[in-house]
Amino acid sequence: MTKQKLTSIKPSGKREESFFELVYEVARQIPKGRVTSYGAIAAVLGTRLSARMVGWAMNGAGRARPKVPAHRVVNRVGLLSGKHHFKPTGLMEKLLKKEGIKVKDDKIVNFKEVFWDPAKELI
DNA sequence: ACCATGACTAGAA
DNA sequence: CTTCTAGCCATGG
Repeated sequence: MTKQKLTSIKPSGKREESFFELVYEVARQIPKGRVTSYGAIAAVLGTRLSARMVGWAMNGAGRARPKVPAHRVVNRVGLLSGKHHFKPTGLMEKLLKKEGIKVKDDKIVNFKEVFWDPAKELI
């Protein structure tokens, strides 16, 4: 973006029930102290291989209302791949630790234990 | 319409 | 174990 587009808050600028809203809705269901992966969310939406779009959708999570716990979404190995996209760098890790999730070297230690699969838990 | 990019993932070498 | 390749599809130039 060469200049800021105040007119379009959303990535597409279209309706709110777009692909992004679906991602936000699933992300909002993540229980406190749990995390999930982009691929897991994508799988629930029907396209497991479109995990990239989930990440891209998270790009707009900051301006989504109500708030979306994007910090609870990491990649498949529990690495905080999106930590650099948070306002204060390190906020993501800080929030996770605050919820009882152990993070070491930008990676979730007990990832398997805190992993939350929306396809099985949400239903 | 075409091309490049991206907070990803699975499989192959 | 690491590194590479291909697939995915919305968005922007």
